[in-house]
Amino acid sequence: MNTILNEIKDMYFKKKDSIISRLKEFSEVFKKDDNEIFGELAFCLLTPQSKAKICHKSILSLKENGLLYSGSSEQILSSLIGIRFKERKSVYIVKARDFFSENGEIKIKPKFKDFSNNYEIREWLVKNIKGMGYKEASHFLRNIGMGEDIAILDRHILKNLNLLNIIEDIPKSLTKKRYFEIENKMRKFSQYIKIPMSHLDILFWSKETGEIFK
DNA sequence: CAATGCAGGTAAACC
DNA sequence: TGGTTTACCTGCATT
Repeated sequence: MNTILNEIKDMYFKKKDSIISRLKEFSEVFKKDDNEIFGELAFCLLTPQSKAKICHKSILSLKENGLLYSGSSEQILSSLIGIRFKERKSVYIVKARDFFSENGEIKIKPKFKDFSNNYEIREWLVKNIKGMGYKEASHFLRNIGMGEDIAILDRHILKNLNLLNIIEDIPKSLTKKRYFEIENKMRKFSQYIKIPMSHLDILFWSKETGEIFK
């Protein structure tokens, strides 16, 4: 009857191993130092409406030339080639760096201890990091291995949730309220189909793009 | 080849 | 007060 559902299950069966290994790579990131964690956060600040690979390259060069950790927004801007809204984003990166900095050092992981779960951390990020909404905060947490039971509601995911009739239509924009409504629906589906949320995310993403990146 | 439309969203303005 | 619209800006595919 529900052919799309069977298609998803079949695809999951085939890709499960690679999904698990990709998630393991993400969890390895959490063991890295706070400078590397900040690199992931900066990456997520760049990605809206921009290509992930280009953003990844920009972060790499910003790490190499050190500007990620000490550059002004103007200097960072010069490394953001091919990124949409780069003028704003260069400012967002510097603001985020200032927010996490203590005595000239970036501290991120130690601050996670103030919270009891990743939902609280996400709220804290959305509230304090300019340029970071629920989607990108979730993306960041997933990329450092803390994406358990949270949804990264981007267009690909929304499209698939819509195909599966989990949501009636694809919203033009996501308010906080709507984000939670859809995330809850996705969670229920995840429990019903017995595929973890984090696996579903990567599955839908690879289904749409043909690859597993980040 | 020029014009057009639209993207892995978010902040701020606007009722 | 809170949901909705608009500005941000540009590469790239489509026509």
